[in-house]
Amino acid sequence: MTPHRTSTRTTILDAAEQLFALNGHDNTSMRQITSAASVNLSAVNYHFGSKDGLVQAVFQRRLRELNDERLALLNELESNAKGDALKPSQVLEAFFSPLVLHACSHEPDRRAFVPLLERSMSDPGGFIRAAIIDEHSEVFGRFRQALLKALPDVPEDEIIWRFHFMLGATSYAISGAEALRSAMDWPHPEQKQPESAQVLLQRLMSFLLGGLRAPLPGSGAVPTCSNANHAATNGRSLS
Amino acid sequence: MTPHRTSTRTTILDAAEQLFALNGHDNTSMRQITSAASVNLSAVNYHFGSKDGLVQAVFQRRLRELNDERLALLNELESNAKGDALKPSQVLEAFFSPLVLHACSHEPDRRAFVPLLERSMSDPGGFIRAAIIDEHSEVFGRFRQALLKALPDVPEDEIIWRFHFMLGATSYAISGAEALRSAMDWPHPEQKQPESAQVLLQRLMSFLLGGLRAPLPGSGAVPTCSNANHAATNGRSLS
DNA sequence: GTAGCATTCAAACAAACGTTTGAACTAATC
DNA sequence: GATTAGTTCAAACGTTTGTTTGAATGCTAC
Repeated sequence: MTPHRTSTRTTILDAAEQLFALNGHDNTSMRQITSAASVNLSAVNYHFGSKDGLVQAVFQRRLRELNDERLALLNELESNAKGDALKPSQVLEAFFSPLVLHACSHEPDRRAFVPLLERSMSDPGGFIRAAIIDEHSEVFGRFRQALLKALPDVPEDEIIWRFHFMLGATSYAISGAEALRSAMDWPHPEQKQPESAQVLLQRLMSFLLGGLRAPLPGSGAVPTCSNANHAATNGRSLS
Repeated sequence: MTPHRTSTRTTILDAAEQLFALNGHDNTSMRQITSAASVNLSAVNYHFGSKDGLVQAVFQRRLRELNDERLALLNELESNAKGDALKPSQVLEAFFSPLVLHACSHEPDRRAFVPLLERSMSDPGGFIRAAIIDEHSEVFGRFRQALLKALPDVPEDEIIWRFHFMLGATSYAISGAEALRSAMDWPHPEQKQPESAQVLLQRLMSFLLGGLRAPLPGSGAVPTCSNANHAATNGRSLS
């Protein structure tokens, strides 16, 4: 059947993934990909139908692997708990740690993928986001249920919003090390390594947990204020 | 001097901003922009030099306005405090509320800009990110100092990281209403309006404050665990 | 060996891109 | 009214894009 097994197919996938992460998938031409992979230009259309087909294949390959890890962690947690509710920290770590650990992986291909994923989620063009959220739908449902059970006092609206906020914080945490260093001038430039996975994960987890368990907006514990004007003039507000 | 004042210039800026927000700035051709603006194709090169010049102008126009609002709010807070440290909630609100309120603005042009900004921050191509962080540098410095003063017990590293996490959460909060509704199947589809600015801002603020004031990673309050393997196999961990 | 299928390859395709050109038009200045 | 500078315009420029074509290759099976 397949003479070379799938050599050129995966070669193209690897090269495309790397270039996509570097330049974005629509600032990467097929000629760049096929040159980097040392294959013929037409190979992409032969194996993936079109460039869009290649992009989709790049995402599905890693996304399936990532979500399988998340589900495996959640399954083990729930089977160990024997019906009891999990702790919020357990649910969060099962969902977010595979992502962070991939982002800090030693294999450069895997590491390159995560920022690419985060970036493509905010692409409104749409065909790639549809594929991503389709691949995530089962995982999202499972973790949403687990969170609802872990926090029975928090209304569902709030949980879903906070889960969304956490996704954003994690996204920036991942793509953030060098971006942060250049945005504001980093006070500790002597620190060389890009934040080991462990310490970054701990930083992020304590932040996420703090946000997830924050007092509810209406509870008065947060010094909410009534600043409704978005012109900065006469901005007498902020408690 | 200027016969028509600056009609075509701002017409182009408005059309470009809208199209950039819709399709991203490199999936938008100059022919689309000039058609939408009903001006000649060459007008872009005449008024802005190049397409990159136009992109930069689109960002600078709104960014300057946004950061002026933030600085005005912070200035008033600090002058009212007369040297005392501000409350963390005050600093956060001065920084994030202008962004959220812009994103929920009734003027569609202003509202369209914020997701565009968030998306372009994660563009690695670079020339646009450089412009953005350049425009932000003063604001970042001021707010970082204010946060350091407001939270004297938290080490600087941690504050900067958490500030970064908050940026991510806010980014997702803004671009999130409809994305969230489609990603996981939203449990309350009868809610029509895209979350009024007030309630979204309150949701976000309580989350951000909870994350900002979370116990520090090393303090043991967070059930930290030692899950170092990112293969999901034998993942015995998570406390 | 030869038929048949899967894969690779060089070459060309039409379409779209950002930019440049040089002439037309407008409006104020001398 | 002629001159000048600022602005608009239609047309074309040269590249680069993703895709298609048809011949050449490699491998398996009869």
